[in-house]
Amino acid sequence: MEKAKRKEREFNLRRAEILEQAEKIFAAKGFYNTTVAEIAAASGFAVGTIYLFFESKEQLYTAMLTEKLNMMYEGIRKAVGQEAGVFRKIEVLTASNFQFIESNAEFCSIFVRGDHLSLSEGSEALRERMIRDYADHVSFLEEVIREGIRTGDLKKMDPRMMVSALLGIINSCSFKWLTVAKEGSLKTKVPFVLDIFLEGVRQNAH
Amino acid sequence: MEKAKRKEREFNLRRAEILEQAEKIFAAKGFYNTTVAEIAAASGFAVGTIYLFFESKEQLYTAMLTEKLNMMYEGIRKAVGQEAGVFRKIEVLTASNFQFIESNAEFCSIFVRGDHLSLSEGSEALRERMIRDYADHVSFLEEVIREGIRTGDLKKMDPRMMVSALLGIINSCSFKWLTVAKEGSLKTKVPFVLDIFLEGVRQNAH
Amino acid sequence: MEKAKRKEREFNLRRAEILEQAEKIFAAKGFYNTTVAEIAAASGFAVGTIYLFFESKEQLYTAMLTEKLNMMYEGIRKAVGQEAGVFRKIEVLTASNFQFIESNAEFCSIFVRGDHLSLSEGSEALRERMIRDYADHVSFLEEVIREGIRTGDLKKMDPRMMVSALLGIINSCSFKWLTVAKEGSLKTKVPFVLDIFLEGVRQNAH
Amino acid sequence: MEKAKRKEREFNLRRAEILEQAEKIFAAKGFYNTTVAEIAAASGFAVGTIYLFFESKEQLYTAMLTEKLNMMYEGIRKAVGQEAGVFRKIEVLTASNFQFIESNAEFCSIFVRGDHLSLSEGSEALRERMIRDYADHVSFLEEVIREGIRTGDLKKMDPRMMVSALLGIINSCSFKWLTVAKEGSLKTKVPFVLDIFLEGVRQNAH
DNA sequence: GATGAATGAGGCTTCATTCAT
DNA sequence: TATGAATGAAGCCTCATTCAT
Repeated sequence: MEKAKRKEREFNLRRAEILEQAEKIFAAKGFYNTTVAEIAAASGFAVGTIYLFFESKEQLYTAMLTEKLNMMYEGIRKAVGQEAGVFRKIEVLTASNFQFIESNAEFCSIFVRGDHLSLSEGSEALRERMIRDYADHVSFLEEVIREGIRTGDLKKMDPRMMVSALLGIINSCSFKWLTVAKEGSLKTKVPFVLDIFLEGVRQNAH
Repeated sequence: MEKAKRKEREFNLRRAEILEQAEKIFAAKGFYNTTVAEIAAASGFAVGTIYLFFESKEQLYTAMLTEKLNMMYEGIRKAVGQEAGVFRKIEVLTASNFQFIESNAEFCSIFVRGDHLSLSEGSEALRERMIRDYADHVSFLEEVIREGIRTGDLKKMDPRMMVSALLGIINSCSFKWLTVAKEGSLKTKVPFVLDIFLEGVRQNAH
Repeated sequence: MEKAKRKEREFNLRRAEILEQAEKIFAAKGFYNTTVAEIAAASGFAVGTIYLFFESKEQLYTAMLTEKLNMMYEGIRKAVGQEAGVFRKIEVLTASNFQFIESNAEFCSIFVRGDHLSLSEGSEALRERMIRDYADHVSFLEEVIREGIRTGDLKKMDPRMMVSALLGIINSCSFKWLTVAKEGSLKTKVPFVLDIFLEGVRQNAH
Repeated sequence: MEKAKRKEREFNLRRAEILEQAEKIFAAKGFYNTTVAEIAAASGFAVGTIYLFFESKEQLYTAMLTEKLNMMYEGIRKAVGQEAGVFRKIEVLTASNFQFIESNAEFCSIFVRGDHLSLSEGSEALRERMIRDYADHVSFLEEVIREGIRTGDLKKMDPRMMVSALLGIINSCSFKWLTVAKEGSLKTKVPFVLDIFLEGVRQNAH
């Protein structure tokens, strides 16, 4: 069945087109100020057609969010996996996180706006999936840190906390870049992040 | 005019009551899933009365947000101002930030839900005010850091970035506490935050 | 509280006005071909106002139906209660049933159209109430028949069945009058109904 | 043209299959809560294919209704035609009416639900055909009654009214059986129907 | 001042029908 | 001939806001 395959490919193309347009509009106006009609118009379909691909506006929104985030998670994991040594791993993790944010600034501004997850009661399942995905990602990073402790490269501290701190620093920089000014590349901040995270800010007396 | 004063005091009391109730409901259900009627019912006023105190639902929301945040900013600044020495200042800053979050967990969950700022087009002014308030707070913290550099206690790095990193770590811990589990006090994390921020996580060979 | 009373009276007046207009339109076009907007326009209110009086289109429909039917039931029971003797009671029952149908031909044509009860899944409760009301009415009539049997005026047959038969004859006549032609008064058929129900159609040999 | 014939036969088979499935779904959910897509799925055709057999959802519905009803009418007429004597004819008419209802309870529940005829404005023609079919049936029964009067078996009353009464009694019993409880066979009620219709319910003094 | 009934624009979603393949 | 993806009109309902009392 060649035909079935082509059908499926076409279906996915259309679906992706809708997601792409939806992303732009959601990013610009937020979930509640975006109408399904707008998304339909932007992606060149009729309103009803949107519902052939997504059950509801909310499901469309969540699909866009989770798929994009998983793309980011996956990119980071793959990049980190190819490196050896905690320090290199942490560096690459930071760099690829920044990379994703630069390449998807529009998408990321959704998080700056922040209406992710302020959805209605009905979509607990979808919400939980997002949280689970995030938790999985954190677990992965924890393992990286744990390994660094085992090899004696990192101090013996609670790895959960260390991951929290690292992601906090990364997010804080990203947030600033997204909101205040996008001039310059985020990537130039990598050494700085590593420096603070690894060495701290205290001036050591000598 | 004694009377005018009492009037004003009454006015402020009522206004505060509305804000207090609104905070609870917004925190629980998000901006878009909260109706003005609900807020009115909760605060014991008629719907129309709400509009004697606030121009619109959005303005009510923003007022609540900015006033509460400024309370936090102010608390932190005051606490920090009373201390001497960068390290003490940073410690107190972290502690009072955590303190506020613990005491206002419900309010803070608004940020976890995240619909702050995903407001409609019309309210640029309000949004900007929030951003400006935040920027002011960051400036204050920057000054603290700068002073630490001047005294030789902190490394010579970009103070903006250092503030970013510190706030990132604090926020990350707060976020985790708010979402994952509220067991235990956030304040126990203060030493950890300081340790990472000041000393980093690298195990120093000796 | 004089005011509260007047408020309630006003509320009921408006509610009745909506019901009255809704009845006409539902009768003319059926439940599914009638829009809430039409009802609103006909009764001189805004769409939203309709929802101050009724939870949903369906609930409005059911309210209209049950209230009107109960009016009929009550009218019949009262009329029957004032008479003595089964035969008089049956006569009056038939007559007042016809009376109601003549006076409410428009309403009754709803049953000819027939979309009562073909409502969505959600309104089981409302549907059941209608059935219960009907059952109550049948019970009342059964008691009348039972009494007639006890006094020896009627044959010893299953009273349920006798009520069924009587109502069947009445309904059949009503249906014909409503659909085929409304010329002449339904009431002229009373003697005929009684004759068939009481004496049957067989020509007795003598 | 052998081929043309087979084609036609095939066409009718498919059409019948659609009608059969449609009947089940309409009976279960009513006209407005049934979608063409459901009927298509149930009968194993594509949505578009349904429209090769029926002009519209409404026409499909009406076709199903009229064809099934005509089946009933025909069955009754055939059965009645084979009998001699009014009383036998009336008995057989009642019995075969009940027979049809028992065998087609699902279909008949459409009438209990009641959305027959509450169709949109456009289908006057279809509606009228149903009414005409019913009128034809009534005419046939009238002739039976008239004959009974002629032979002196029945009283000299308006035959239309007598038919109305008989059908009223039959329908009333059927309705009760369909709604309240399907336990036991409807056919056991035949003698009762005949008894009331022929002899009435009055206890004759002697 | 305070009220809360009334408003009506606008959103999401459904589904009968069509038509290119 | 058969398909089923695409359409888009239309319906129900919500809720921020107003204004007569």
